[in-house]
Amino acid sequence: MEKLVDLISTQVAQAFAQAGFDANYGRVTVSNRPDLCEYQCNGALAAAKQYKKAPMEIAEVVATQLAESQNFSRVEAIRPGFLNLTLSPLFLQSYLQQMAQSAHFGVPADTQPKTIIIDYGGPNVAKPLHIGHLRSAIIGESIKRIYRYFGNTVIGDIHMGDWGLQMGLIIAEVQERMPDLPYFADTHTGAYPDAAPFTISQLEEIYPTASAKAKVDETFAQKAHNATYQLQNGHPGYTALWKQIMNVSVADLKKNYANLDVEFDAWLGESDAQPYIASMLQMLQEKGLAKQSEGALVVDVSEPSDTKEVPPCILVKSVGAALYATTDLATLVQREKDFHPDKILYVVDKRKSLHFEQVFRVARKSGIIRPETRLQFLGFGTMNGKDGKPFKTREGGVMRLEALTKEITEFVAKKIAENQIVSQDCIDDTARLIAMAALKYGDLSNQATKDYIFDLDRFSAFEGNTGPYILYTIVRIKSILSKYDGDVSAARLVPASSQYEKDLMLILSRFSDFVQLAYRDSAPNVLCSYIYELAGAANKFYHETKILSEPDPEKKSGYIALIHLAKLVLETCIQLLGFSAPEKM
RNA sequence: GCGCCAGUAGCUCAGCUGGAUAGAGCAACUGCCUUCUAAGCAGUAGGUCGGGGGUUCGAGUCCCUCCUGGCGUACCA
Repeated sequence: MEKLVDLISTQVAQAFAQAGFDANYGRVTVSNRPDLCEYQCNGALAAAKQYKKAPMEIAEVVATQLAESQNFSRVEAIRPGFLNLTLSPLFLQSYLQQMAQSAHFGVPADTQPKTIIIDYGGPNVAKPLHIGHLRSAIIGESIKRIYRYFGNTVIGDIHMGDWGLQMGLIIAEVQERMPDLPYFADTHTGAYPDAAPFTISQLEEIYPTASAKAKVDETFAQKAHNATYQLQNGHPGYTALWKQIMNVSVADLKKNYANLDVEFDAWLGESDAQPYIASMLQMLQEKGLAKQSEGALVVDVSEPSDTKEVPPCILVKSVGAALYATTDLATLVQREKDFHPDKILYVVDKRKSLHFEQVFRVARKSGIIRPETRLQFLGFGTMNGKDGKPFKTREGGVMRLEALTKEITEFVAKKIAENQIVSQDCIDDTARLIAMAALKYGDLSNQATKDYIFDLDRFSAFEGNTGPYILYTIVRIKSILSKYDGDVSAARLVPASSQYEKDLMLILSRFSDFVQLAYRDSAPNVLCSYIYELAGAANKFYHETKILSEPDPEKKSGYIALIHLAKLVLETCIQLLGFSAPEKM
C-alpha cells in the first residue's frame, strides 16, 4: 500500500506538470506548521529560480489545479510560496479503512528479502551481565524484530566471549581450590563427572578473584596462560571442565535473557570459530596478505583514501597467540559457510569501531566475505551516570543487570499496589511488563550511537515520554473496548468530525512512513518517537471525546474502530521494540 | 599529533536529509478527578541552536575556522 504522503505527492506533481512546471517540484511533506495545514509542498519556492517567476505566482497556479480535488478540503498558496494542504476527512477515512484491512497495515515487505545475521549480546561466560550488556541486547533485539517485519530471514547470534585467557584463569583458580578433581589428574581415564563442581554464583566469584590474582601473582598468571594454551590445544581434562563452565554459564545466561524477552537463534561464541583459524591463517598467507611484522603476523589494511592512520590488523601475536581480530575473522568464515548471509550487522560498543573496520577490510581483501555481502557496524554509545562518566553503582562497582531490573520492578510493584487497579495475583507479572517497558523504551528512545545518561530516578518517574506512558495508553484503550456493548471487529471508521479525532487519524496514517524509516536506518528510536506522538494523540482524543456514551451509534462505532486501530498499531510497535502491555495497570 | 563523535531551555533529549514562529519530557508555576484508569489532559514561563566567518531568496541543518568535552589510535577483549 502506498504511503499517504506519496499519494498526495503524485497528485501535486501532476498539478505542477499540468501547470507547465517540472513534476519533481511536487514533493509533499508533512507540515511543520500543523496550525496552518496538514501537508505542505515547498516546490514553488525551489521552482522560482528555474522559471524566473515569483514563487507565489507558481504556488497559486498549482493551487488552482488542485482546487477541484476531492482529496483536499483546503488548498492554499501562502506568503512566500508555500502550498498548504488540508486533507478531506473522507479521503483520510478511506485511506485508514484500507490500512486497517491490509496485512501489516499496508506496510510492504522488502522486495528483496535477505538473510541477515545480527551479532548482539556479547556476554562473557562466567561473568554476570551488567548494564553494559543491556544496550546491545535491547537494541539488537529490536532491530532483529524490525528486520523480520519486512520479511527478512534474521539470525540473532549471541556471540559469547567463551574463549581465551579468561577461561584459563578460571581453570587455574578452580585447580587451586579443588586440586583433587579428575579434570586435573593426568592419569584420569574414561568419562568425567556429569555434574559441575560449582554453581553459577560461585563461578561469578571465581573469575574476578582469579583475574585480580593474576595481576599481582606472577606464578598464577603463568599457570592461567598455560591452562589457556592447553585448553586451546585439546587437553581432555580442561576441555571437560570448560564444558562444565559453559553448561552452568549458558543456563544462567538463557534465564537472564529470557527475563529481558531477548531471544537468540544461535548460541555461538568465540570457541566455535577456533576450528577455522588455522586454515584461514594459511589462506591469508598463501594469498600474500598476511605478513610478518615486528614479530607478529599482520595484514596491512591501510588504503590510499584513508584520512587517518589505520594500523595493520594483527592476527597472531609475536608470542604465538591469536587475538580478538583473528577470532572475529574466523567467525566470518564460519558464518559464510553456515549461513551464506547477505548482511551481517554488529551491534557492539562504538569504541570497537576501528577494530571492526580492520576486520571488515581483511574480510573483503581476502574474499572471506563475498563482495556483495554487506558488513555493517552499529556502534552504540556508553551508558553514563548523571556525572557523565560510565555508569557505576553507589559503591563504585558495575551494576548487575539483575539488580537493576529488580530495583525497577519493585518500584513499579509498589505503585501498582497503591493504585489498586490490578488484582493481587497479577501484580508481579504486570510489574515486570511495566519495568521492561520503562527499561527498554528508556534505552531505545535515544539514538543508538549516542552516549546516554542513565538516571534511575528518571526511569522511576514514569511520566511523560516513557515506556509506561505508552503502556498506559494501550491499557486505557483496552479498558474502553472491553466496556463497549457492540462487536469491536464490526466497528467501521467514519470521517473525522473533530480535530482531535482527525489528528489521531493523521498520525495513524503515517505508521508506514515511520516503520520504513526505522527499517532503513536500523533505528528503533524512530519508532519510539512515533508511538509517543501516537499515544499522545490517542490520549487527547479519548480525553476530549465521550466514546461509550456517544448517542449516535454510527459515530460511536467509528470511535471504537479508531481507538481499536490505534491499539493495534501501538501494540505492533511495542512488539517491534521488544516489550508488551498488560491488561490493566 | 592524527582521526571519529558530540555541544540546542536549569536537566535529559527531538529536530524526518535547506523552508514559515527551533520542539518534547522532567523540574517550576496555574487549572481539571460524583462521567470510559489523574502513570492522564489543558495552560504559563524558560533559547544570541558552543564562538566567528561563508554558501543562498532562506542555515540548528551544507562548507571553512576556532573553542570545549568524550572516545579511538600495532600485539587487551
